[in-house]
Amino acid sequence: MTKILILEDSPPLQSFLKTLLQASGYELSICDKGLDGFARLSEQSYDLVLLDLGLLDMDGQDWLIEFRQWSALPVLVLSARDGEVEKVTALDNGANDYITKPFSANELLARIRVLLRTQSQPSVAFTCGNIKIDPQKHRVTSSGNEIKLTKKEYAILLLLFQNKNTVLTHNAILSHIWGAQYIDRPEYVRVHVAQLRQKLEANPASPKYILTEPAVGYRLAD
Amino acid sequence: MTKILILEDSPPLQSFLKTLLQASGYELSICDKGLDGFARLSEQSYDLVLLDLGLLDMDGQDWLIEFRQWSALPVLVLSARDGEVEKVTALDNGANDYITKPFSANELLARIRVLLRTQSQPSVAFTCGNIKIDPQKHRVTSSGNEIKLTKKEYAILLLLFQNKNTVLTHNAILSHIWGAQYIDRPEYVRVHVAQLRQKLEANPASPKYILTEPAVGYRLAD
DNA sequence: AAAAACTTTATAAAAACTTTATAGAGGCAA
DNA sequence: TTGCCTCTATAAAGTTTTTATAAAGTTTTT
Repeated sequence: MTKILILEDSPPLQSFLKTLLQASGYELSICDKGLDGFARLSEQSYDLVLLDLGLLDMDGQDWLIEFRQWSALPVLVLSARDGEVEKVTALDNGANDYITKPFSANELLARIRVLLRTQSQPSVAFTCGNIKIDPQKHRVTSSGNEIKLTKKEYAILLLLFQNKNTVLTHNAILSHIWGAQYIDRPEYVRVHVAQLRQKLEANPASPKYILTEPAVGYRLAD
Repeated sequence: MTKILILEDSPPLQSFLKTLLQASGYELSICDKGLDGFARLSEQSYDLVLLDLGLLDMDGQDWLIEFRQWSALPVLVLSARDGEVEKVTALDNGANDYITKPFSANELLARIRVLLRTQSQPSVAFTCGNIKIDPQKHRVTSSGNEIKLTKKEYAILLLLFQNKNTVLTHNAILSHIWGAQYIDRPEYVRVHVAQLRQKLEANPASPKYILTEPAVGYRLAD
C-alpha cells in the first residue's frame, strides 16, 4: 500500500485531494501544520509527501529545508504562487516536483506516479480479480501463481488492463500492438486472446475476465 | 562533466538552449532527429536527455517508449503543446518531468538540477536461493562454494540481482554492461548467460535461477 | 608465450507467431 | 422453425524468430 502524506491547510483543497487520491488507491494522512507533518513522518513510513507551501505554522520552504536534513523521500510541492523565484527555490531546497494551482487532476496523478516510480520503485501492479500484472517486473500472476505469457499475449493483456472495463475494438488492439497496417486482421487478435484465455481463465469457454463484445472487440471485466 | 543530450528541431530554441545550458556548465549534444539521438546515445554516455516532443522524423512519444526499453536515464520533456493528455501520456511513457513552452529559463535549470540530483543507486539483494553475491568482496558462492566468474559474468549476475524478479531486456543488459552502442547484439548476452548457467545451475539446460523470457530477456527467479 | 577472457560465427532446437481450416454461436429473414 | 449469414473459438499446420551452445577467432591479461 502506497502512503502519501498531505500537508495542506485549505479545507476545500484537502477534501479535493482526499477524494482524488483515495480513488486512486493511495493511503493518506492529512495535516495542516508543518510540525504535525514531522510528527507523522517520524511515526510511520510514507512513500511521498505532497506539500502545499502555505502552511499555517511555518513557511513551506523552511519546512522543506528542515525535512531534507534527514529524509530523501520524494516531495511534490503544490502552490498557488506561480512565481519563478519561489519555484526555483523550492526545487533547489529539495522538492522533486512543483505544480501550480489550479492544476489538472490527471497531471497531478501522473506526476505522483513518476515520483513513486523513480524513487522507490514500488511495483505498481494492476489487479483484476485474481489476476495481477506488474509492468515493472513484466510479470503476471493468477492467485499468486506465475503465468508465463509470450510477448504478444503480455502486450494484449497489459493493454486490456490499462483500459479495464472499456471495450477495445479489434482495430484498436491491432494498431497498438501490431501497428496500423495490421487493421482488418482480427484473426490475429482472436488467436492470441484464445491463448490468453487458456492461460488465465478457469474455464476458457466461458471467460470471466476477457469478455467478447460481439462485432466490436474485447473487454476486461472488473 | 555533466553531459546533456538535446533533441530539438527548432533552430532558435536550439540556440537558446545551447546558450543557456553551456553558460550553466553543461556539456551538450544537439540533434534534431530522433534516430540521430539514438546514435549519439550509443556513442557516448549522457546524464540527461532534453526531449522536444516535436521531432522531425518520428513522434516524440514513440521515441520515449523505445528509449525506455533499454535506458533509465532521466528525460525532461519540452513541449509547446499544453494538453493534459499529452502530458500524462509522456509522464507515463517514462518521462521524468514535463515543461511547457514558453518556460522560464531558471525553472528549466532548476528542474534539470532536480533530475541530476535524484539519480539514485538501486538497492542490492544479496541472496537468491543457494546463490550469494557479495558486491564488497566481489565474490559469488553457491551453497557456500565459491564460484569463479569472469568480469562480464559477474557484472551480468550483479545486474540481475539488483533487479531480482524483474525481466531485463537484452538491450537493458547490453547498455548497462557493454554500453548503449552494443544494443541489437543480443548474442553477446546469450553467450555469457549460457556460461553463467554452466557455473551456477545444477542443470544448465533447465535453469532454476536465470530464466529466459523469450523475445524479451532474462530474469533472476526468486 | 601461455592462459584467460571475450567476440563472433554457425547450427540445431525451441518457442513464438502467422495463417488456414473447421465447427459453433447467435442474429435475422422467410 | 429452417437456412443463411456474420462473427467467433480453437486446433493445427506452416513459417519465422529466438535461443542455447559449441567452437573458432581475437584480444587482453598474466
